[in-house]
Amino acid sequence: MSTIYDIGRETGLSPSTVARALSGKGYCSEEAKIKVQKAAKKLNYIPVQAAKSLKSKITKKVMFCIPDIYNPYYFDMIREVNRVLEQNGYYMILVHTGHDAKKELEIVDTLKERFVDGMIILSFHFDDKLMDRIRNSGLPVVLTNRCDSYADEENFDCAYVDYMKAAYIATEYILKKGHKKVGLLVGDIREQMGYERLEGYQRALQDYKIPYDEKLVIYSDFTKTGGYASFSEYLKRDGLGMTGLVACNDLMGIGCIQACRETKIVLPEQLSIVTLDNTDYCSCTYPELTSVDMRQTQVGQNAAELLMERIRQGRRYTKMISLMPRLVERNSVLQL
Amino acid sequence: MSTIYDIGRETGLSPSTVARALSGKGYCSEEAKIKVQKAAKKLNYIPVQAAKSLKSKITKKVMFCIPDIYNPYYFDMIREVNRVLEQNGYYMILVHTGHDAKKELEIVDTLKERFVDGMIILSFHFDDKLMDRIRNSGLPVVLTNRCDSYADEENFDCAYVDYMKAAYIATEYILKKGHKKVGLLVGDIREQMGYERLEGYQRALQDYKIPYDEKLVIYSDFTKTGGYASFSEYLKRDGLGMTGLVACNDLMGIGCIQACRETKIVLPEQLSIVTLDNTDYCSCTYPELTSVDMRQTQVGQNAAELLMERIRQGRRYTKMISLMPRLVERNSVLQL
DNA sequence: CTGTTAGCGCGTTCAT
DNA sequence: ATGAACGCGCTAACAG
Repeated sequence: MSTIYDIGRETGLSPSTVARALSGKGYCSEEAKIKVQKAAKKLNYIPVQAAKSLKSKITKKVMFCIPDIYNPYYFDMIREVNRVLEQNGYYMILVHTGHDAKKELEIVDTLKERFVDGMIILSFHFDDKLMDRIRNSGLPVVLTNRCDSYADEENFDCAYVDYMKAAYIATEYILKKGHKKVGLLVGDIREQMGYERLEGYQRALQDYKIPYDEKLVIYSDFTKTGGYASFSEYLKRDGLGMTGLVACNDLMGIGCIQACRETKIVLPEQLSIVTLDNTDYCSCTYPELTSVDMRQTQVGQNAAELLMERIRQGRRYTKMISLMPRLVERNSVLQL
Repeated sequence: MSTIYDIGRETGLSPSTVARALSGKGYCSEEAKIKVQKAAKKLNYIPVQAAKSLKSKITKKVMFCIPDIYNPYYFDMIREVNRVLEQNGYYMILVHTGHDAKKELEIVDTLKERFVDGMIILSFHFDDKLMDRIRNSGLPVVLTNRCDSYADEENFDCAYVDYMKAAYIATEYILKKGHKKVGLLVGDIREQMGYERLEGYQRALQDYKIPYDEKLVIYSDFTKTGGYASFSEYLKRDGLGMTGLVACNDLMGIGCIQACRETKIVLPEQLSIVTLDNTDYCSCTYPELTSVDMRQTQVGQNAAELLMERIRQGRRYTKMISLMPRLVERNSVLQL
């Protein structure tokens, strides 16, 4: 571990000349520069980040905060955020909150410690309180949720996919295939993730003049075992009662496939399924799942780019990037 | 953004008293402590990390370096490393190398910048050169590979699973089910990941007196599409020619299932499959894959704990933790 | 118990 | 072009 002082001693120059030689900023003779560079190499000099940060206020680190590290949905985003940051010479600190609103507040508050230069956060609890803390942090923050209500703010951006539209597209697709009795397998509808999807489903039914039947809406919890349990129970209680199903994420869709297999319901002949998320799991099941891609990769990329624009180019105004979900056809839907 | 100087001005105390009041270290009257705490709250004081780090040499960050962020195999490790670090008040910086040996060297070299307190690294290119750099970094490093040859070193530990044994267990299991013709679907055998698995397969055959037949060893690349392509090609060329197969990871196993489905080979009746890795994908396929759990979670946990012992408790001697893989039975193997 | 002082290592300003 | 001096914000040793 050597410092610019060591190099100074080695070359007979002052530390400040060494600093200038190394940074290339300020006056410095060619001769000195060469001497310094040689000595730096010889002493194996590497600047200590903490000292740089203390002076420059730049940490070269960004925090990426996701609700749940156990959900494969976020993997693509993680990868892509990581890729873009790396391209920009930045490191990613990954944290997760377990969907806990209190923990989100805590994490946002850590921004004040200034150990990162900004943050990308995916939360389902955006409210005045959280936004206040974000505003107060004084650092650029990118949200990967829709949050129109705060669009007048200055220090944050959004990159998100329209959940409502995704559910609409899934429902519409299955309706267009001739299905009349189409159910919904959804998680907690008190969270944005849930209620926006329910709404998309309802709107599609409405637009296609299919009456909404609340008996066809099955509540679960966005997990595989949850999906399996809820759908099994539904089958036991009400029988199949539908020819098509929109599962609000892949995991629940897979749980549903397992429930059907146990009950000898043949897919897609007796039941067509469309899921939301289009994770890699969709092409591992049988039948392979037709699914709506939520643009995780693009959300991650755009979020990271927005943040880099703020940090590196000093952009000051707010950008909201809305991305359109896209249906990927596989083999889980039957044309009636 | 306020500092201890601001608090000093507010309370009429000196910055050092403020520091002592806040840290609880050193003498400080109750009265002063209370005044300081009040002022700190009022001024919304949060210590700046860079300044702390510069002085204390502690960053509260650890780097986790994996070869490939696109392989789901690593996600359990990421989760668990993250969990343990968080428990210890540490943050995880996630980086990946794309299996590039040169990049691994670069990343190890960044340790000298002292922006983390240690590192967990999973590499398949451990050699003198890399070990030299690790040694030179002066920071604790935990390897998540077997690497006996360097066991005399001082500044690193290992937590790993025995790949050879995993392949052995998989092969043994399928042999015990009465299969005589058992193939292997493997990736690049120049890397540790490949050759150790090949070796485990061979040893099991030997122990069970089954002659090794190189025609039954199919080379691929550890991806789903690769597994699909290689196995399809094999089928076209040689026909099935086996009743059991050990796929060296889940992704290739899934590719194999798809190839069989296309060729109307019925699983597990015509072909039994055991995979290595036991990722979540195993319970999404049909039939569900019997697979060898590589203890990713435990490797992650132990690696993180080893590192924390070094960093927080100052342990100085080397520990090598070897974990045993464990077979998880599902429905992809037929008893003959 | 408190305040003064002196770094941590780097960057920047100001004389020279 | 170079060096001296100072500040970033916190910590710790020392003197009082």
